Amino acid sequence: MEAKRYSRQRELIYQCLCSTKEHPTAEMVYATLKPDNPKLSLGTVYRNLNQLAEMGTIIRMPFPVERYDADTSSHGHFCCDECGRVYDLTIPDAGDQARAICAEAGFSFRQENRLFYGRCADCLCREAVV
Amino acid sequence: MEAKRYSRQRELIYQCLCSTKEHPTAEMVYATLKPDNPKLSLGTVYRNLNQLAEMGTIIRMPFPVERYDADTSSHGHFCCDECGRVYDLTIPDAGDQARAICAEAGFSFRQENRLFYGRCADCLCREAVV
DNA sequence: CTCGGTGCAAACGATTTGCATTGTT
DNA sequence: AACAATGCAAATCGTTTGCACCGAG
Repeated sequence: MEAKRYSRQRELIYQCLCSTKEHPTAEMVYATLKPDNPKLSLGTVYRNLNQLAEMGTIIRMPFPVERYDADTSSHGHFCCDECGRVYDLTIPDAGDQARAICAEAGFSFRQENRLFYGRCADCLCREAVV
Repeated sequence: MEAKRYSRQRELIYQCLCSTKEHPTAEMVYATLKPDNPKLSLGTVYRNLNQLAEMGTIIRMPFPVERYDADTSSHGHFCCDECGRVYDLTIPDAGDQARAICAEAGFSFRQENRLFYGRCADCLCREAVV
């Protein structure tokens, strides 16, 4: 794959994302654009969203797959970009802080899910050696 | 559905979760247990993980579906348990704090994804009226 | 005996991919 | 003309579900 070329669809998709606060899914973006762009296909929406996310132009916000944890205390998770392992992270005052942030917006708080991405110690080390 | 009955499978699945720091997926739990429990089925693993999560015995940590955001600045998201809408939440010093928490563990930080669950103002209000 | 749990396989929903065609450069 | 991007449909992958059987109470 060479340099990116202009594409009307990518433009549309990005515009659509910029013009909403809905944090839409790919399906929602598709539904929004389809009426005015009858030839648009869902596959294209997915492809462009992935590209935009890769370029850092937009943010993709989930977990690839559902994961489970028997530790139900308030703590964060770190997912290594390189090896994919998931680590626990202790976060001081996690609960109180979360409650405060939600209250600020007028929302009630039930649970927080905090996910960090980066390189884990193992992978950083391996990289330093090689 | 009446009261819960004992089930060897549920026991096994919970034990498996307790004995690992891997934050396994359902598939991983299944792969771990299958060798010693050849009759175990993947559906059962999913069913029990969902039950345990519902009872609050374990934590389930994802997003139902992939969502996208054109706002790439550091901010949190609030997902309403009731209506499912996703809101932005401003978080003071988000970046610095995240970096610090990761550094503490010896990890490099690239991005944070912070997700709060609860009831949004709209739904709280509606509930108060009804 | 009752009804919750299970295994199995089929169904489902979100996402990806192969391929022939279209559009940018 | 070259090759990235598209549309479309088929394929894939994680998860759920229907159903007949099994097992805890």
